[in-house]
Amino acid sequence: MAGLTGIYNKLLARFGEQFWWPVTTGNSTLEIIIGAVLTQNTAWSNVEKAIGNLSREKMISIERMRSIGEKKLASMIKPSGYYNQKARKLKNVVEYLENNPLRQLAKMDVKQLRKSLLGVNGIGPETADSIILYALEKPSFVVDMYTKRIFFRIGLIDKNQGYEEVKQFFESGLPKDVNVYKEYHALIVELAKNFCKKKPLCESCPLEKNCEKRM
DNA sequence: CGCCAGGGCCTCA
DNA sequence: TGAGGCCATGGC
Repeated sequence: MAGLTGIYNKLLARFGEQFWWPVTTGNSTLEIIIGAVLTQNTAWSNVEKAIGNLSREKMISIERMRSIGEKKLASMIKPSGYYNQKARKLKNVVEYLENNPLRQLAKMDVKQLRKSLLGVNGIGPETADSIILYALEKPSFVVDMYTKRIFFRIGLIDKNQGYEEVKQFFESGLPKDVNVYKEYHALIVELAKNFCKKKPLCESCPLEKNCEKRM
C-alpha cells in the first residue's frame, strides 16, 4: 500500500517530469493566470486556440485586457467554450490584478493570497490554487476532478470529501515543496488522460497493483 | 452521432 | 451548505 509519496514516485517513474505549465508567449505569469480561467471544465487543446488568438493580438497584457470590450474579448476566446462567462471572469481578474499587482501578491503568504483570490468572481478553489502554484510559485496543492476520481478509485479518499478536505489530505502527506506540488498535479492529469479515464484502462496502469478499483 | 473536457456561479430549499 | 441547472466549443 504505497502512500502519497510512493504513488508520486511510481507516476514519475512511468511518465517522467512534466514541466507544466505550458507557456507559449513572453508574459508567462499573466498567460498562466488567463489559462487557469480558460481551462475551467475545458480541454486544454481548446484553451490553446483561445490563448493563440489572444497572443496574436498582443492581448496578454493587463492594459490591453483592460481596454478591450467584453464582447470583443468573448469572440477571441470563443474556442475555449463558455466564452461569455469567461470573458466576464477575465475582466474581473485583470481588474483585480490592476488593484493588486503581481509584485504585491508575491509578498503575501499563501493563506491570505488564497483568500484574496477567492474574492474574485470567476476564481474558485481550483483556479485559485492553480494561480498560486503555477503563476506565483507558492505551495498550494491543486485538486481537480482527476485528483478526486483517481484517489477515490485507489481507495484513499471518499466521495463525500469536499475540495478543502482533499487538499488537506495531500498537503499533510507531502513535503511542502512547490516543485513536488506542481509535478504531482501534472502527473495526476497525465494518469487521468492515459489510464484513469472516466472509463478506466486498468491494464498496464502504473498504479494497478495498489488500486482498489472502486467505481 | 453522443460523450467528455485540468469549474464556478447562481438559485433555491 | 449542498445539490442541481447552466454555461459552449472542439476532439474523438
